[in-house]
Amino acid sequence: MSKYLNDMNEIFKALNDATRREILDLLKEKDMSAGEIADAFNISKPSISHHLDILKRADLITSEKNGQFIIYSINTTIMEDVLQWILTFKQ
Amino acid sequence: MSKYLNDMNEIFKALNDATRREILDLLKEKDMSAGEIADAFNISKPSISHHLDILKRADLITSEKNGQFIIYSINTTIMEDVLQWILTFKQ
DNA sequence: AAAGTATTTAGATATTTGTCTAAATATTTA
DNA sequence: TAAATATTTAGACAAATATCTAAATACTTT
Repeated sequence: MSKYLNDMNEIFKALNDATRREILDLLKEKDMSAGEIADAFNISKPSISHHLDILKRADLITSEKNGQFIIYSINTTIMEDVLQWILTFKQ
Repeated sequence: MSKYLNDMNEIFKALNDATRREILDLLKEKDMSAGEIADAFNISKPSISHHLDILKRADLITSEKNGQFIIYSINTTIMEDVLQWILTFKQ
């Protein structure tokens, strides 16, 4: 668990888009290359690349170069920050 | 707990603003009138009214007229939806 | 080294968003 | 009922956002 909460602005900004939330849903199942992710949407590759960049800046995903591919993975530890934020509203 | 998840688009849209999240923080402590809420920010009353409208559309707050005042309250049951959404990412 | 594949960067554009001031509506008080 | 108070609605505008096409970069294969 993170000692200091990550920038909630960046996190909520990243989550405020249905396409980006769908990307997280995909990565929840398995790591995927940028191309594989783009193939799952009717959106251009540059647009998906931009969404991936926003998710990455929020630390919601990580990327690793593997040859000519870039493999994206979900970073669930950031979800813990959102969870903690929400729990401040319980009771 | 809600049987059907509320419109996550509206919820995340509402949460994607620092002022609106601060309003929720205020209402977490106690119910407040629109004017009291506005006084807590260096933002015009119409702008705060607009933020309250967005929070209300997301069901994150409720309002009740009391004479010439409109009293706003937090609706924490919607946070349960966000909680459930986040939990889909755990493990 | 040239061609092909994977991805991002750059630049443009239409839409959405947050803010403001001015005006309208609703309630209370003198 | 007129004046004061509380809040919202309307309309304008600048900034942010999501998208696109075209071009650039990086790696692999022949």
